[in-house]
Amino acid sequence: MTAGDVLADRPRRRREVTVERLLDAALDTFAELGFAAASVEDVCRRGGFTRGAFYSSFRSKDELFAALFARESARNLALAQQQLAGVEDEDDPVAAAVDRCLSTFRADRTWVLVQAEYRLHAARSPEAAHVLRDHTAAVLGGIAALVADTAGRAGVGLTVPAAALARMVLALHDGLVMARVSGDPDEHDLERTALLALLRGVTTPRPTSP
Amino acid sequence: MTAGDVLADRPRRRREVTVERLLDAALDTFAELGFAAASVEDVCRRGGFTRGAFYSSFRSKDELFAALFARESARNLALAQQQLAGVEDEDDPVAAAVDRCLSTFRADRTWVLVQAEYRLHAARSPEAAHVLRDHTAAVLGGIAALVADTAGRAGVGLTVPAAALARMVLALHDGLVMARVSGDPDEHDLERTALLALLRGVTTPRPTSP
DNA sequence: TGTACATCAGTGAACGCGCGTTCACTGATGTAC
DNA sequence: TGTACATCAGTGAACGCGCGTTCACTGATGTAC
Repeated sequence: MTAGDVLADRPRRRREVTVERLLDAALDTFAELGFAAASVEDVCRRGGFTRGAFYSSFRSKDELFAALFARESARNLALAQQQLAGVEDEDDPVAAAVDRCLSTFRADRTWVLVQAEYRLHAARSPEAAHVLRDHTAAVLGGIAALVADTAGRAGVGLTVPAAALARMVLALHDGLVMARVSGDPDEHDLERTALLALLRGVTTPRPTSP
Repeated sequence: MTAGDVLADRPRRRREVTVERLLDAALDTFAELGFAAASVEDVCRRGGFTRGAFYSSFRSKDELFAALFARESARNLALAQQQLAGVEDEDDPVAAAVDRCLSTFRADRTWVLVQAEYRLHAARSPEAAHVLRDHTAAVLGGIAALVADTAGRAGVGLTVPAAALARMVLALHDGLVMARVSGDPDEHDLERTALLALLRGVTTPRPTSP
C-alpha cells in the first residue's frame, strides 16, 4: 500500500518520482472533475499519497497546476516536433503535416480539457497567465519555425507571417477539439478539412501552378 | 436596500425580474471567478438577494448555469442574425459578414469565458451536455442557413457543406478569443485575417475570376 | 372603497460537510568514521 | 562491516472556514365580497 514498493528499486531521489506521480494523478483528476472542483485529497488519493506528502512537494494547489501545465506543455511540443521531423520530404508536405499531427493529438481528450481549464484559470490569475504566456510562446515559436521551414522547402508562399499562421492553426485546433469534447457530433475529417482549408487560404502555391 | 424599490413600478410578476437579475449577476460572477469557484452567495450578493431567494427560483447551482447558458445563447444568436441581415447587398458580402460579426463579438470577454466554462461543465455533466447540444445546434443551424443563403446570392461556391463551414468558423472564433482572453498578445486583425483565410480556402469564387 | 383572507417572494438562521493548509511526528535512507 | 547520527519523505490528526441546501418565517401583493 505504501509508495515504497514501487520506488525502492530506484536510487533516484524519491521526491522526483513522487512529484511525477502527483502530476500524473492531477492530470487525470483535473480532466475528470475540473481544477476548482477537484480537491487536493482527490489528487492525492489517486496518486496513492496523503495530503501531507502533497504539501511537502508543492506550496499550493495553484503551484501544482502550474507545474502540471509546464510539464504537459513541454511534452506536447516535443511530441509535435518529433512527429513533424522530415515532413518536407513528403509529396504533399502540408497535408502530411496535418495528418501526422492529427494522428497524434486527435484522441487526447484529457489534455484538451486540462489545457482549457488552465486557460480559464490564467484569465483570472496573473501568475498562471505568466506561465501560460511563456509556454505558449515556446509552442508557437516551435510551430512557426516549422511552418516557415516547411513552406520554404516545399516552395509555397505564405500570405501571412508564419507566427500568425501558427496561432490560427492552434486556435482552430483548440476550438474544434473543445467542441468535440463538449458534445458536438464527431464529424469525421472535419478538423482535417478545416485545417487544410485554412492553410489553402493562406498559401500561394508556386510549384504546382503549371 | 430591498429589491422592492426597483421592482415596485412593474406590474409584471416580480419573480421574472428576480430571475433576470440573478442571471445577470451569475454571468458576471461566473466570468470573474469561474463556475465551480463562484459560490451561490457570491451570485446573490451581486444581485442584491439572499440565498433563500435564489433557491426559491432555482433548484440548484447547476440549474442556474443551464438557464444562464440558454438565455445568453439565444441572445447571441439573435444578435448575430440581426447584425447579418442584408449583408448580401454589400460589395463583398463575405468580408462584410466577418467585419460585422467581429464588431459585435470581439470585445465580449465575459461571454467567452462563461461559454468556455459551460463547455467544460458539459464535458462532465450529461444534463449540461444536453442543454449545450440543443443550443449549439440552433446557433449552428442559424449560421449555416445564413452562410448558404449569402453564398448563393453572392454567387460563390462552397467546397464543404454550409453546416461544416459554420462549425469551422465558430471553432476558429472560439479558439482565437480564448487565446486572447487568456493572455495571448492582442494582435490586431488576426481574427479577421484568419476568418477570411478560412473562407477563402473553402470557397470557389465564380463571378470575380477573370 | 374597505375589510378579510390567500398567495406569493424573499428573509435569514441553521444543517452537516468537506475544503485547503499546517504541523508535530515517524520511520526509512544516506553519511561519517 | 558496524555503529551513531543527520537528513529526508511522507503520515495523519487538527485548524478554521465557507460551502450548497433546507426551512420556518414575515411582510408585501392580489383577490373576493
